[in-house]
Amino acid sequence: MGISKTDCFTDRQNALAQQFKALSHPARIAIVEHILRVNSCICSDLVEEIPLAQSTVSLHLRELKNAGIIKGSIEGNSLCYCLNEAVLNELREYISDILNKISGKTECC
Amino acid sequence: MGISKTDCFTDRQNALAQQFKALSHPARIAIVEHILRVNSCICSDLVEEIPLAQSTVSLHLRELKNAGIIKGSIEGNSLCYCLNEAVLNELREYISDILNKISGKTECC
DNA sequence: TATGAATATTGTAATATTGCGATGAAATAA
DNA sequence: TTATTTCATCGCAATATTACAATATTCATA
Repeated sequence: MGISKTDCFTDRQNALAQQFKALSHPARIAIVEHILRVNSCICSDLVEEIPLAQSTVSLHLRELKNAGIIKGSIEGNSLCYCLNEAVLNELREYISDILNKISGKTECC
Repeated sequence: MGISKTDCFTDRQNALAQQFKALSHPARIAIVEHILRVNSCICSDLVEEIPLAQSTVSLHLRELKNAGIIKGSIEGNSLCYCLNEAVLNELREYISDILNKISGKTECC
């Protein structure tokens, strides 16, 4: 059906899925890495960096922002995007927790 | 087009995107959490745990396995799935690296 | 060998995603 | 005021994802 049965899962599971989904496209990985690299977060030189149409880049940015991976603030005429430390930290903690729980156990596969 | 222009990005970016994509659905988050919880990785009581059809669960398991998030080994008649520490570790490191790089910098948004 | 249990695969349908070009909107500069 | 720049949104087309039921496969066991 192409529609996820989100009501079958917890809010937390749905939120995590959405955050990981934001990182599930190479263009969005590239955007994150570019923001990281340029330090200054004056954006959309992104459009020149990434070989996609401006409208497509804009869409990817929106998805990243919806998921909370990046934040954006208006900077006169342009928009300033930067990474959201808090959300990235949550994701790291989530994966860390999983790793901590399995680290003691014997591998079975 | 619905098709990602993967050739525009590095292999690493594409691989990371695929791994995050494996975690980008609440059912797959739920599967990972269930495997984590039951410790023993004798699976597909998963089908009873997760309110989706057996074929759908099977498909999600395949995606997780393709991305390397879980490993599966044949255990007589049934299949034993468990989490793949190595790949989860890579993902944690990737996010950690990002966080390390931004931790010193001044927030701009 | 035949049956059953556990998965995987296939076919089909609905919906989502990806991408582009064109168009809007909003602030700045000329 | 009139460009120009910067971004968002809309409409469209192509492809991918999600889901289920039905069927196939694979192995163990009766």
